[in-house]
Amino acid sequence: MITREADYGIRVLLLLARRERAGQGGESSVAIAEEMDIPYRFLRKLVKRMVAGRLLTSRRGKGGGLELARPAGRITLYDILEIMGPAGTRLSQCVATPGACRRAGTCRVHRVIGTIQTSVDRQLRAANLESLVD
Amino acid sequence: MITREADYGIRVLLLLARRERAGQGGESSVAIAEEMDIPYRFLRKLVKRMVAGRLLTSRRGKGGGLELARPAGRITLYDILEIMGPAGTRLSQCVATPGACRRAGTCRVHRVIGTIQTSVDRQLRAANLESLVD
DNA sequence: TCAAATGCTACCAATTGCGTATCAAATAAC
DNA sequence: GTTATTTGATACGCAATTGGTAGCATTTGA
Repeated sequence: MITREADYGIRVLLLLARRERAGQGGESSVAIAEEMDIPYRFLRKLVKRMVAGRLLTSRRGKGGGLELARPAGRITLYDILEIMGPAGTRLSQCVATPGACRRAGTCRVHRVIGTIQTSVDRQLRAANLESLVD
Repeated sequence: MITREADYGIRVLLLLARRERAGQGGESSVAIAEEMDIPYRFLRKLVKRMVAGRLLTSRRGKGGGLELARPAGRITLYDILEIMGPAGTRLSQCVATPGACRRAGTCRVHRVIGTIQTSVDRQLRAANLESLVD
């Protein structure tokens, strides 16, 4: 399951992508929280994560705020989910952590799940913010 | 994430499918726990769930035990996961629970995730126990 | 110097995951 | 009909995760 934190994250990035496309530049956490109806403190926490994960850049002090760290076309759902909670789109521990399972080589279930996981990842990588902006 | 409980569940069903194919009939929880190295009490709990979910039938008393409720070819990974923890393969609340999200109609993220979820489900439905037995 | 903004750490309640424990009921074999 | 074997039901416990909240430090533009 994609967590609420990850979901908020995606939407915050989308908002910034939209603003960027409109030539409006960055925005502050307070403003974003207000605009998107996300609890300010919670937003601050997840923004920190996205800054650390190099999805966003931040500028402190008056007039500061947040911006996309790179063009919207180069940020995919995969990137975002990988940083905001990779477990959300991992189907199985067995496949996620190589070596977690001794039967990995022979088990057919493992093979099937692995194939599905690969297809999920591929589709998430194909979805970038630019294509998701209205 | 597929939970350990669901994973055990799949493997227990696979064991029974293998025995059935070999014409060996059902087996008791004690024997299965021993054979598969699953904590007995924990196995009992998940077996109960699979009986309630009509994946297994049980017979109490001496000589009793467990059997597949229907032919292995008609039990899919989707069926099993649906009963043993549907959250494990659900990508998003937003898509899993219709009406959980007001933007469901217009949101592009929702659309992308929905498409991926559909493809996951299709692949899980295509994998039945018979095809997974060695 | 002051206000506006992020950085950092820590806390809290509810839920979930992974088991464990206890007793009741059914049933086959003797 | 007693006994051993087997499932049924309920409930408890501990650790990790999720979704927030709170407080203080630091940076920076005006």
